[in-house]
Amino acid sequence: MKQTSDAPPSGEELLRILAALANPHRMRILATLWANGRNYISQLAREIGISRPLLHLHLNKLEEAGLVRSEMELSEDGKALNYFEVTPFEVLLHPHVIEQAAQSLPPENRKEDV
Amino acid sequence: MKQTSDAPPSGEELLRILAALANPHRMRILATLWANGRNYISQLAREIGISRPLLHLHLNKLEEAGLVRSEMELSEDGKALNYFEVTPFEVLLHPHVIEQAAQSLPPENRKEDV
DNA sequence: TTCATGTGTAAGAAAAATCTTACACATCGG
DNA sequence: CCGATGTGTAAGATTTTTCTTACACATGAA
Repeated sequence: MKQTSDAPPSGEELLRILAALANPHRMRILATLWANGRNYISQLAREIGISRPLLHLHLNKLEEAGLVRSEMELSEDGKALNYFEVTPFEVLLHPHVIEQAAQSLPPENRKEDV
Repeated sequence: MKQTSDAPPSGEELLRILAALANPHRMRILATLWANGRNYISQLAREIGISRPLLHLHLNKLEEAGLVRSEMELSEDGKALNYFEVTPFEVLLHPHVIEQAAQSLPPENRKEDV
């Protein structure tokens, strides 16, 4: 019944989450989905006021980070609509959390590695 | 005695913080400073294994986001050392926090604005 | 003076992220 | 069939971020 507190994210996971959130469009997208509930791409694009391909790209980044999830659904008139909704998340940003996450990062180019 | 819980960051603040943390080098820099305590640039560059100008650049980003602070200090032998240390921070990443932060973002290019 | 240490920053290359435009395909309804 | 709606994605321009290299300046010790 894992619910009370999420396991601390790995370095890569945390990086993906941070990069996904560190953009005004994606921030607004997530905020809109959270405030107004699930919605499909074309409609959401109109509401936010950005092009559909651009929204598509941003939603992909959010989904890869696990912050939203999508589901195909048939509308009454037979259109295939791709609905997105926020995946509830809760990540604490604290120096100690960063320290832990950094330990699982690949050992990066040291001077000796050359 | 503001200490118990920080005020929720504005959209711009949060964006700066997220962008600052969303980078493996800067994550490692912060982690090292937190684990080993304050240190000056040249020494930290050697420990982490990146060039000093590059570290300088990353430390600037971290400082602009308010995640580290710096202080000039004279060493025993008279060198001016720029010491950096982590500014303790605590930011909760949650859909509702994002929603609040997004409200203080500039109204971005709508289709109508053209 | 010269060398080793520290500081800072500017210029340009290189890489990554962002955004637009255009195309392709599907279904329903007139 | 055709137009309006939905889906996806690829190609290329543009912008931003990242990184290297090089320079300039300061101090203490040999």
